[in-house]
Amino acid sequence: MSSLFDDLPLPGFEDPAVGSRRPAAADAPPPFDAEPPYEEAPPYGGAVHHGGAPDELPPYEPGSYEPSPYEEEIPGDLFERDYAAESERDAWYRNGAARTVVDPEQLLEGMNDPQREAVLHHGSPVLIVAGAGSGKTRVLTHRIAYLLAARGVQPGEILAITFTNKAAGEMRERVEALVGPRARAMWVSTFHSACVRILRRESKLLGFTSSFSIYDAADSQRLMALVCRDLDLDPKQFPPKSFTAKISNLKNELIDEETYADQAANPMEKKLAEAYFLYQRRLREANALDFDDIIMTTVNLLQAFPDVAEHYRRRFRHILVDEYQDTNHAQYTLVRELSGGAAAHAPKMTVDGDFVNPAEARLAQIAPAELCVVGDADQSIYAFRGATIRNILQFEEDYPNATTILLEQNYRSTQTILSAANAVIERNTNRRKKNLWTAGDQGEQVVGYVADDEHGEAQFIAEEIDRLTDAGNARPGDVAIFYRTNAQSRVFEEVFIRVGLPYKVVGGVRFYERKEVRDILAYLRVLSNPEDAVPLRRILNVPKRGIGDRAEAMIDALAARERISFPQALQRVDEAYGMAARSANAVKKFNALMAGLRQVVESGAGPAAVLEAVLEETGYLAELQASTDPQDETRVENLQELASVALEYEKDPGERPEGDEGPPVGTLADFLERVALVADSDQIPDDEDGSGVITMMTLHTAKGLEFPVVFLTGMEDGIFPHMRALNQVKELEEERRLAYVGLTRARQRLYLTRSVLRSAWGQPSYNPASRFLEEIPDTLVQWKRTGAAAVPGSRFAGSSSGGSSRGSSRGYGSGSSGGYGGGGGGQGGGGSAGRSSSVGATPRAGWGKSARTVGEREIVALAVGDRVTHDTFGLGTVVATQGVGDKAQATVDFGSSGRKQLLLRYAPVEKL
DNA sequence: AAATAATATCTTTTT
DNA sequence: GATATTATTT
Repeated sequence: MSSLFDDLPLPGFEDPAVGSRRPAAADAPPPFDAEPPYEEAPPYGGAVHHGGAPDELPPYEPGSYEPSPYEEEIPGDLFERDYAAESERDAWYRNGAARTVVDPEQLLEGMNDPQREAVLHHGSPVLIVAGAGSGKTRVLTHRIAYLLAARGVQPGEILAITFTNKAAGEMRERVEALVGPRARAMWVSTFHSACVRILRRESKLLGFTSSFSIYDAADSQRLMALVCRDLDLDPKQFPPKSFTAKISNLKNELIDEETYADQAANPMEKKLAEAYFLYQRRLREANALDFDDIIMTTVNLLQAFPDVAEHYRRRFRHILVDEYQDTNHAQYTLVRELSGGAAAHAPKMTVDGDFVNPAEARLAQIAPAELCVVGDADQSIYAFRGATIRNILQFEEDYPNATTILLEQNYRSTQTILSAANAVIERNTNRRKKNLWTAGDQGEQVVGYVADDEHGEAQFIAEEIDRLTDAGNARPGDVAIFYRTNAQSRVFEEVFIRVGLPYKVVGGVRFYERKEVRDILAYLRVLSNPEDAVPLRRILNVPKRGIGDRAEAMIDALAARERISFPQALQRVDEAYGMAARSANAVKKFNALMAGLRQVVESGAGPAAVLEAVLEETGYLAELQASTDPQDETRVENLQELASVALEYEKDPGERPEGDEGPPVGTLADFLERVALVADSDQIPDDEDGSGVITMMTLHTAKGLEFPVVFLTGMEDGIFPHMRALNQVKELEEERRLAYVGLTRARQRLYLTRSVLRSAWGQPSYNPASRFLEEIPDTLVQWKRTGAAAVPGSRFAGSSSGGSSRGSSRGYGSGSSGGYGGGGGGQGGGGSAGRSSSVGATPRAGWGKSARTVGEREIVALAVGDRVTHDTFGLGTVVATQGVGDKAQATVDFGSSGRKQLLLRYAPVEKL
């Protein structure tokens, strides 16, 4: 197709004519610009309206969808749709006894005028500009409820797009509470989930022969590393990571690999184009899509196949998009394609005024869906992943008939907090002014605090929370701590564990990113999709079974020689040249193992049963259990957790929340899909029972949430705003919006803290106050401790720095020795973190290394129950001892750092 | 080939 | 200071 790549050294692609056992071109996915095969398609039975009111259209009839000709050509559908069952289910939702009668007036109770307008407004595109805390969620849910209850809209006609799965679940629940269970027939989901649903349904059009896998960022990078290796790219000159990032941007701009190949100009871009091309090819071979493909491919699908577009255009008569300011170009286009009616989107016409494509003519006759987007340009914080603020700023130009509704009354925060937030955001240029106001009272002053170091900052916050809870002013669940980067959470954890405050960190090291979890999921993914090379390579030698780098390279060579994929080459080990018999046998054993597991899957076992089989048959679990490495105990626990997730799913796979597209509920593929699409913000603790726990998260995760008490920490130039943003105006403005988001999360109390000294990646550094602090009027802030006393002169930078910080660390330490036992006991599993010595250890770190290389350390005698301190792991308790003399070992429980087996001759431990 | 030691790179933010 | 990759040893 593209001559540019014909002479690339691509394994399996150099010479399609000779000896190829690769599937013939007929099996290849049809290109998106393929001649549409549906020109002769009969006209729709129903009435077609020229720009009539949307309500005049016949309602979507489930099952009325005509499969495209492509679908019939390709046999062997794994996921045949059961249209009869679908109709039945939809009918139940429509006519079911559970239908709740709603009084429309009731929906509007207690709303101000703009809010009412936002709920009621009928017809043309609506842009709701919703300031922070203006009751946006309520307006959205009530608008949907109003559509269903008062305007005769069918739930199946509604598509509501939210930012996270969590938000989608909440919206669904709230609408259901208002209008009853028939609300469940709506699609409420994220962009990604909605697109996956569409793609699943049309997957054969795209050339997928089975269920496709979803690659997350880590998978993409792994694949790109392989691609760059195959292209012989020097990783120094062409880092795979930057390639992945650039390709992600291209996909967000809807630039596919061929388009980009045409525009690539300089050598760097040419290399990128090659990599992009091969990367996409490999994804296709693996039956996989990466995160950005999900959106881009859906857009391509809708544009290339007007009858598919027509189907969804007829189905979704009401489209609502939340957080519109964070949509990227691909998402913008998707909304445009689904809804129709954008100004820039007239179909191609001939000079005579005819439609170039008859299918598009039909499409053009369908009245645009009623589109309602909600957002706040001041809260746009995802430019780094392609979001363009342009989308919301220029909505009125994109959709000429648009009505804009401003929600400016704030129901969340005190006037003081609002004033502070307004003062900060006003520094941004190019923004449409909003007048956010509240009828509430002034509230307390914002509290400022300057700590000596990050431990002091955490200590202050811990004490302050204690004070608030003791005084009955707040419960732990009312409190949130925000920071700019995930790494900043560590100090808070340490201090809170010691003090015994209950907390939960949202985000950070995620469950599904742990090694062992990914390993096992890789097995499941390969079982679900045998052609998926990335997870296959991951597990090939995990647990170790004697298939090393050499063996893998030979399989690679075989794949290149025979022009087959890596998974296929693996099946044909015998043909690999120069493979040692031992390695070949190991591979065969692996193949047999996977074949056996595949039988388990084919016998109809659910995800939990398959997972159990994987854990047992592979010996993965056995290896971990037999291991002497104490970290492996935590791994086993994580796998148990994964197993229980699977079991829970198997017991109650639930119903597919957003309509019913996708692989059958309860299957391995469905399970994997859910795992792939879950987000961190889906784990924010619900504060329903008891007093809850303190929530800690990054500012980004905080979007859309609110808390009575908020601590905004690390308010330092270089931390927040982040160092990389300091020099660029645009980035700085985004940081400022992030600050605005953080400030406006608070309802009653807001704390701003910073630290004079902060250890960043080992080295301590002094950061000046954040510029955002200076932007808040002095009168609004009451400083409990200022930097003046703590600001270091030049004297501070010298030797006194070590002394000073060591001193403060000792202060915490002495507090900890008392608090440790109580904290550990009271908190079941909280254990110690005891990295309290880390500040003290910072100056020591440099010494420590040389001291350790000298290495003549006296062997400490330890007994079970002894308490010890370790340079890295902190406080711990001896659980067991083994060996004597040089070989003496001890197993020590370091609480949150896990259990470690220490060789006492080398381990930097001291008995307490 | 596997276990161990040494080193590089890293840190924004995430669906 | 932690993790992933790479070099070294067994």
